[in-house]
Amino acid sequence: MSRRETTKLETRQLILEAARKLFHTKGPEQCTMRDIAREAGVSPASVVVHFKNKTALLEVALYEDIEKAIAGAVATMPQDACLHDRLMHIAQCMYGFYDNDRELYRVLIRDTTFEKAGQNPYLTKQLEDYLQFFGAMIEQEKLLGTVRFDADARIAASSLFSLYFSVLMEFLRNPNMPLNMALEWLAASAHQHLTGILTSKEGKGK
Amino acid sequence: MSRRETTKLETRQLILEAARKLFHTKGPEQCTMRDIAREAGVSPASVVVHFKNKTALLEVALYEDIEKAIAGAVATMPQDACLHDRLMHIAQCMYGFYDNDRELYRVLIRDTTFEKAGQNPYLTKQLEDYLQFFGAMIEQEKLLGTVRFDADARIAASSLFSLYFSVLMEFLRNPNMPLNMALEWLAASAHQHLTGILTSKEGKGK
DNA sequence: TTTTATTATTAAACACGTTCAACAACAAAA
DNA sequence: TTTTGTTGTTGAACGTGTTTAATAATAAAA
Repeated sequence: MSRRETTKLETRQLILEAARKLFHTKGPEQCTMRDIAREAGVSPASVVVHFKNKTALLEVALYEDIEKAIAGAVATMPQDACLHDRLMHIAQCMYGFYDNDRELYRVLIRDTTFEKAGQNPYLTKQLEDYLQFFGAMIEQEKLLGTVRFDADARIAASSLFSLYFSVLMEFLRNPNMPLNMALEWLAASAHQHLTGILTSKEGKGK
Repeated sequence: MSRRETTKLETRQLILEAARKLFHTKGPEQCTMRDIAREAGVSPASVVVHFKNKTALLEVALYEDIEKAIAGAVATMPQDACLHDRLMHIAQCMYGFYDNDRELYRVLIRDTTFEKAGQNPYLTKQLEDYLQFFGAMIEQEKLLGTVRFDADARIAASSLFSLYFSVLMEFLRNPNMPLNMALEWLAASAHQHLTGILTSKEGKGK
């Protein structure tokens, strides 16, 4: 690697570290690109050269921590628990993680997941992997006989994620909402999705 | 009403009309507050005095049309159709409505629903009414015997709305996604939520 | 009527994210 | 080595949403 490339990587790292520090301490909307540049010891223009815009910087600065949180949640998942409990274990880990800095992750999610598709490559990939994992879990439950064979695992995975995501947003939007309330709400929603709400005759009829 | 109050209302209306026009023609991110002010024949500062910020102006400028779309969807809802089909009728009407200007409504929803709770009074109220309506619909189904008595109607309403909302966002984020694809996706998700995915023994066991 | 208080309006300024033209450090070619 | 090309960096500037201090028009009080 040439001298040019190494110094470029170094400044990139300087910016990333400065960004991570200020995003957490001052909040993502209170800290400016100029703040980050000053903290990193580079010019504001340099920040943009390296990260295209503030949202992209936010994404790159935070996605690794999220990835670790997911990995931790999956690693500690109780293998013998039922589908519902395993889902709730993941949710509990992730909500707990986001609870460390709700404002920060609210802004991150707002500025990424609601952009036009194609931006946010890191978080997009995370979501895809996540959904794939969920889908595989549900497929496996079919083999165990707990999930019906005619149920579409991909639809189930994306639906359960939708429920997870909606409650998460409500959780992040309301700083006073206790973590337990969010988890209970999600548990009720997920349970409903697993068991349905129609009476037997109606449910079977479809 | 004093002369002062009437002229104030007039300028407010001028701004609103200018905003509605430019939001639709130029797009919400392309048209600036200065553009709107010029179109309305007032100063940029005046726009802020009347609407606090651009997002609030966006919300006020658009929520009435959304309200009309909801009202139309509810009014044309087939009374004798099953719960699933009635939900899908509403979704079809609303997705079709948003399809008229996906970019505009994507920005609106991003800038409102992801803000801290308490902002966006208009859209918040709309959502509350919407959920109440859904909940009542589901309660009624209980009396008809199609929905189980032990199912929580409020959880069901918010869950079904979450599914509706998630698919809507994906629809608005992807300009190439056909309307039908979004509707089919939602139909599959909603059907799953109504009927569940667990096998009978598992589902009943809970 | 005259004086005082209120308020709708705005020009000018500010803060921020971002762009651009120029520079300087490095690499490649002669 | 000298010349030429490449590229990481930046100061200055731009466009935008928003704030602020001042103005002018109206209402209320004397």
